[in-house]
Amino acid sequence: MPKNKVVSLNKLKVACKNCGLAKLCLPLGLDSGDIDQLDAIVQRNRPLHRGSHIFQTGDVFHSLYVVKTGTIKTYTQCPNGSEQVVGFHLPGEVVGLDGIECDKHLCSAKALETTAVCEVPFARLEELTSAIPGLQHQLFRLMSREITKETSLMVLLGKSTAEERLAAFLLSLSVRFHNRGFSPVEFNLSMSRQEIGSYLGLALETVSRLFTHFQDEKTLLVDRKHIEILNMDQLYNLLSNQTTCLDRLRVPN
Amino acid sequence: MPKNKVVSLNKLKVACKNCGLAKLCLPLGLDSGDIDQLDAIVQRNRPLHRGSHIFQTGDVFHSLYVVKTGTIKTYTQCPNGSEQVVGFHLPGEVVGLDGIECDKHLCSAKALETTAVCEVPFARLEELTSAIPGLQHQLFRLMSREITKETSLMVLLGKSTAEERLAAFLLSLSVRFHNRGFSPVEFNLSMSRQEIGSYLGLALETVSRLFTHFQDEKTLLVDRKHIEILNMDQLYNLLSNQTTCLDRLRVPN
DNA sequence: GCCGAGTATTGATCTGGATCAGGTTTCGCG
DNA sequence: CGCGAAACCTGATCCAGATCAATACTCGGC
Repeated sequence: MPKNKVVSLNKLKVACKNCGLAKLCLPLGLDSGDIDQLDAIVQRNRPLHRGSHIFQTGDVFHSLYVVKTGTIKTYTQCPNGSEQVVGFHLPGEVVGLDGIECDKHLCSAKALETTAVCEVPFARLEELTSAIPGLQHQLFRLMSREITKETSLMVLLGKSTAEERLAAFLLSLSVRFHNRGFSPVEFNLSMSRQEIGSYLGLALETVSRLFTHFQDEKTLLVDRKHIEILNMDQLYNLLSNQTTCLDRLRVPN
Repeated sequence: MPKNKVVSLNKLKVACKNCGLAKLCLPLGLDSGDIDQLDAIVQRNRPLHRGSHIFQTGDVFHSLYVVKTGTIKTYTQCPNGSEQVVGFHLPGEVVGLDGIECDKHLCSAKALETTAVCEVPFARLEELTSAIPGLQHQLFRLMSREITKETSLMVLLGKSTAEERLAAFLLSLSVRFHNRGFSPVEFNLSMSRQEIGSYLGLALETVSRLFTHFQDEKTLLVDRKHIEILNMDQLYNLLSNQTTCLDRLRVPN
């Protein structure tokens, strides 16, 4: 269906000011003129196929990337070959912040499905952030958010049971889908059980068993990668004696 | 000894350009004039006593804090009362970056010993970073470093054994002390076994047993809070099948 | 439409580290 | 200096989740 293709390509080229993700992204809080300036430095390349990389460990850092559609997984490689997932990035989320410190990427980023990203050359972004205080502030905010997100995950990995980890993971996805205009109770996982396990510090068998368990309890309806949350409160209850991150996980009504 | 007190107070008031920590801190890469501008907004208050807070969860965010001497612990409180340590901050390290995102601190920061900090009001810092590109870049770098540090810890908490975690913790301290001009093989821990355990996702009993174990193996010499590393290679070997963070843990010779 | 490799489920067993429990050392403080 | 509360160490037990193993499903490619 070539017509379909053209439509989706046009969507990819949408300017920041017309982009539905703008309120989650760098333009948040900017006026129209400032957004145009930002827009001028953003590069919108063709979508990545499933499995292809944005960058790999050791690559020279020169840009940040914002997911536009699809999902990006970031991961590191252990000397013994096994990989460790360090993040899943949904539309509107920034990838590549790890590279700023030493001008080299310290992890790899690959597409879990067909994925479009906006590339933001960092040197040019820094010029703009100097000139546009609101943009600078927003970038600081995004980086701060990254820090707090990772802190929450650290706490989760340090203290929680397998059940709590998976509940937190599903709620995090639910909230993020909701913020992006999708259903918070029904969605598709773009990652494998293996990858979820790696991210949560669990064996893939444990993840699989937990899905079965949640299904038995009527908390979830699981059909392979398709998830339906039947009992949201049940998931929240599992996190009720968890740390502060909870408020940020709650779907606003 | 009042004379001693005066001397140490004077030390605390040292300007950024005369501060031994400048190369680890915000002034890195700035010229003398720029440092003076930064210096002008830094507030140097009296040292904190052991146990007193810089800020607590929920406090309004208005400043970043750089540790000058001593140690700061950041932590969150679980609903059930138990606390979870999320970081230990040595001289030259920044505390409070978590607060930028929502103008509120999401964790608490308390002194583990008598500790001096430089307070940097964030609104004024943002004005300066707009005007001084090098300062802006350095702040981005510090935030990026915070992100990669937390990523490493996540990987550690997700995948490693208790022995590997403690080895990584000790090596991290060793490198950081070394970078600050102290011995990388002999130092005092300012935190309790309990706090180390909380940070590493282990029970305090496990931490205690591991210290004994490392001592039996002649890897460490432990006398309460005093640690001497007898066999550095042994510690590195424990992390040899760990992810990339290793190079950043290695003490340069 | 079928084949084969990846992916997921389910069961059986094993173990690292949590938890519980006791005793000892350290240290702040009156 | 001595008292009490922390902090620490050590031993015994237990269990959540890893690991091993076997089977079932799915889906992309020819």
